[in-house]
Amino acid sequence: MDVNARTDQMMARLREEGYKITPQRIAIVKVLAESKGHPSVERIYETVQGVFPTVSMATIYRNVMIIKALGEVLELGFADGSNRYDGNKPYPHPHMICINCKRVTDPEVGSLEDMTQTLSAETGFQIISHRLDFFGICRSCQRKKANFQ
Amino acid sequence: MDVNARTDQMMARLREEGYKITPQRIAIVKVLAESKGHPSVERIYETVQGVFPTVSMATIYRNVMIIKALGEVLELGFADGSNRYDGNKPYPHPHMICINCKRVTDPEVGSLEDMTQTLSAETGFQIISHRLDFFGICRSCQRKKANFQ
DNA sequence: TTTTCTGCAAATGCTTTGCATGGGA
DNA sequence: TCCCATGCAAAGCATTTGCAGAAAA
Repeated sequence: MDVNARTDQMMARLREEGYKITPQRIAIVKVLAESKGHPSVERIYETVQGVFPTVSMATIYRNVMIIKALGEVLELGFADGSNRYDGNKPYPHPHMICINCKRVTDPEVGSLEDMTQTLSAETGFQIISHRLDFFGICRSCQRKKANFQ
Repeated sequence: MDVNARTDQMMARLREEGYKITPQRIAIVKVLAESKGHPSVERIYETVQGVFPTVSMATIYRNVMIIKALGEVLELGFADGSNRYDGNKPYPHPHMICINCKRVTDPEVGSLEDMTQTLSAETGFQIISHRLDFFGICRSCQRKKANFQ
């Protein structure tokens, strides 16, 4: 989905829910609406800081939490606290994570519907959501490594 | 794999690597060798405490880290800090996680080899590992919920 | 005897919260 | 004008680290 359209969509949702439209909030939503980067809180902070130098981490955390509670952003939580966010495709989908540069990309793959169906039928587990991550070395990092050898 | 056999295997590995065999360490390994529960650090602590009342969290954390570094335990990290550990099957495999009781079980499913192959071929990403979690409500919790309605 | 390990307590570092001020509606 | 939102600073909290004594080899 187009970034601007997605931004408008998220802003409309916030307005609907009674949240006020502040410049900081708009800036945060804009960063989240771009899925490509799968930004971290730190990254969102740095980007917003470029426009509002006095913005605080608290504001970033509070807004990301609000938007997440509305289901408008997908949180990819990691145990080391390096969470990443996707506001462009806020529904479960596979990710490829480079363990070297930490880049997160969305591969083009079929969904896991077959496996989900099978699991539900066999175990009686009512599946609500899933998460599938592939860890490895991205093309770019493979090239860089080759240059050192 | 049998729990005792797996315990011996892990202990042997620790000995090989030059680690000393302490009673606390043995107790921790025993808890990890049982995959069924996918225990948390807290759970390991409580269990070991049953035998060594003065054991400290620091000892649990240090030992789990050592065993993890040896690749003898799979860490299922969660952003909220509620990490779970599997020392019986310390390699990537799908998990089913009940969002109600937090129970973690291993479903019987085929691996993701096909998808992994396809992704590697299409994107050039060198896949080293993966993680697949299904979130939902387990049978037991579905029954309990039914009782309240 | 030497070296590692443990338990305690303090430090760390990210995230959350309280509060007074500022800014939307 | 009325609240909600922000920024700052302090509080929280799970995890990690430093250190001295205890235990393994």
